[in-house]
Amino acid sequence: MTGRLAPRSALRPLEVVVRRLRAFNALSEAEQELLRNLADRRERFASGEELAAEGGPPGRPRFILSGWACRQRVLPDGRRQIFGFLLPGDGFALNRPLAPELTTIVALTALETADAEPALEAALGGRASGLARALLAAERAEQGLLLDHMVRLGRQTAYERVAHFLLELQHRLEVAGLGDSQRFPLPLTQEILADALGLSIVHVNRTLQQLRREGLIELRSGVAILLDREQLGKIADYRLAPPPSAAPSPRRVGLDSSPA
Amino acid sequence: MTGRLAPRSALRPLEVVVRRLRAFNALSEAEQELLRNLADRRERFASGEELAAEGGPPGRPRFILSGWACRQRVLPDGRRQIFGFLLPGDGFALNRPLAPELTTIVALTALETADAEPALEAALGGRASGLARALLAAERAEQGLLLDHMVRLGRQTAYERVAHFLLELQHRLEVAGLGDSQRFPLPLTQEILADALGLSIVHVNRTLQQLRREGLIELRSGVAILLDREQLGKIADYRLAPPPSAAPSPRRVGLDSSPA
DNA sequence: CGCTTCTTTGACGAGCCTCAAACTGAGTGG
DNA sequence: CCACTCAGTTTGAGGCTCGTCAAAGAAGCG
Repeated sequence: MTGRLAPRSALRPLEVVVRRLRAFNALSEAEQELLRNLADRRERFASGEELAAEGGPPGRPRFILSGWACRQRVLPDGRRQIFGFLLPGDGFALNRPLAPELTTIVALTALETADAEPALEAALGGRASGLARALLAAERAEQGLLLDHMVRLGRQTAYERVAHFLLELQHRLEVAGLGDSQRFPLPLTQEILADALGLSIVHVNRTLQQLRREGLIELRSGVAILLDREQLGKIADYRLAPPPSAAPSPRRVGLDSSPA
Repeated sequence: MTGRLAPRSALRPLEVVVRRLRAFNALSEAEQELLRNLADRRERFASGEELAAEGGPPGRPRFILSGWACRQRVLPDGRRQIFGFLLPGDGFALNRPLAPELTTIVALTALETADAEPALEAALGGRASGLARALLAAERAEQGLLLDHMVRLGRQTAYERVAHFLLELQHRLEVAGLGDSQRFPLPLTQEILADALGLSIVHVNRTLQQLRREGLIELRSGVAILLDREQLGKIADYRLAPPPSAAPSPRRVGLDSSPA
């Protein structure tokens, strides 16, 4: 049964969360225990179910223990834009929004979540500063992902977009302890990829085939393999953390008209 | 002399900020006065100057009093993606980030700013709950703009993108008290529009011409006029975000405040 | 198995990009 | 006051990327 990718230990459902948050900031034993105890308040969702509705009331804060979800918006004519994916270990609705949700959240697979309320309580109450920092860093990272996604949509070709996106998923999943430096689960249809990357299904398919043909990736039955991360990184200009600084931009910027 | 658009009252440099924040949440007289007193600590930037560098240290929190700026990222080959624009009345670096900046911020025109530190101090210290709510709502609105922009880039045609973007600017500027229901200042070159909308300069030009030809907009010397907002709205599926009216009781500020 | 969902392939067209050059307008300096 | 320059806008021609339409394979699933 380990022929597949690393099985989530059903015995330690919150290990993914712990692992991911520890990657952002060190957690004390007590904080880790606090997280593990969230196992009491679990909840399941079916694929396709909405975890939150855009414009609707703020959802409960949760961590995802298994399964994938996405944030999205749908235009009246049916066009859909997916803003990003929620993977095991990720949380959502963690910032206690007082206002309506900004995006719809939909389960893309069967999903298991845990109530994050106690963890938030502790973090905000000052009783778990390491956890608080980890959550802040995670939220910040999520914002970074949104910006990366925007660059893909606005300024990268289909080929670059797909490469960049796969590298991003690989990294996120490895941090969470799912998948390794090459292989990771990818339970997304090409339609979903298309709606995330701003492409048509057909073109996603052709782009994937090109990457396969060139020996850069493999894709079968829900598992992706990056055969040449180096090369993929070059193609997509993929960088983990924004480079320290000092990249002189070759392009002139700004104009000299008077202020508005 | 008022042949141009509404002149910023140089006598009340912070009025734009007050006006914009009041649109998000009511402000007490004391809170408004607090904002107006920020006029002491002003600073000027030249067009093209960087107000913050991606990956660099967190910038000081500021409000923009006049002029436009943008958040952007530049790829190694020179391609640029503009994430959004900062208009008079807007603030930036307000969330006291402990981590490096996520985007570069560049002045697109000559710019005047005010130090927002005292206002943040008061808001976070619980001495100005109305202001705190306004700032939160403003931050949330900014996130909404980012998502709107993403939909434009991923799932709208050039024609729709331009229409949607112009409507968004019109709305933001009217709220801030600049421009009216039709006219507003637009100190952007077509190159900047292109880099924001994920298009080429040439195509932006052609798209603008089409909108002009159809009698929907007018553009001359830094001023935009929306001749038919209704029609533009249909084209772009433009919808205003629901007003932040129903802001519930005073509550913790969430994860935005720094950990103990 | 028979159905549905997903993937793959081909043919064709459209949207948008690139290259190139002409045009406009606002400085700038002789 | 008139070149002259330079940034920005506009226009044309041609081509590549990507979308649409259509239909034929795979692949999961009851």
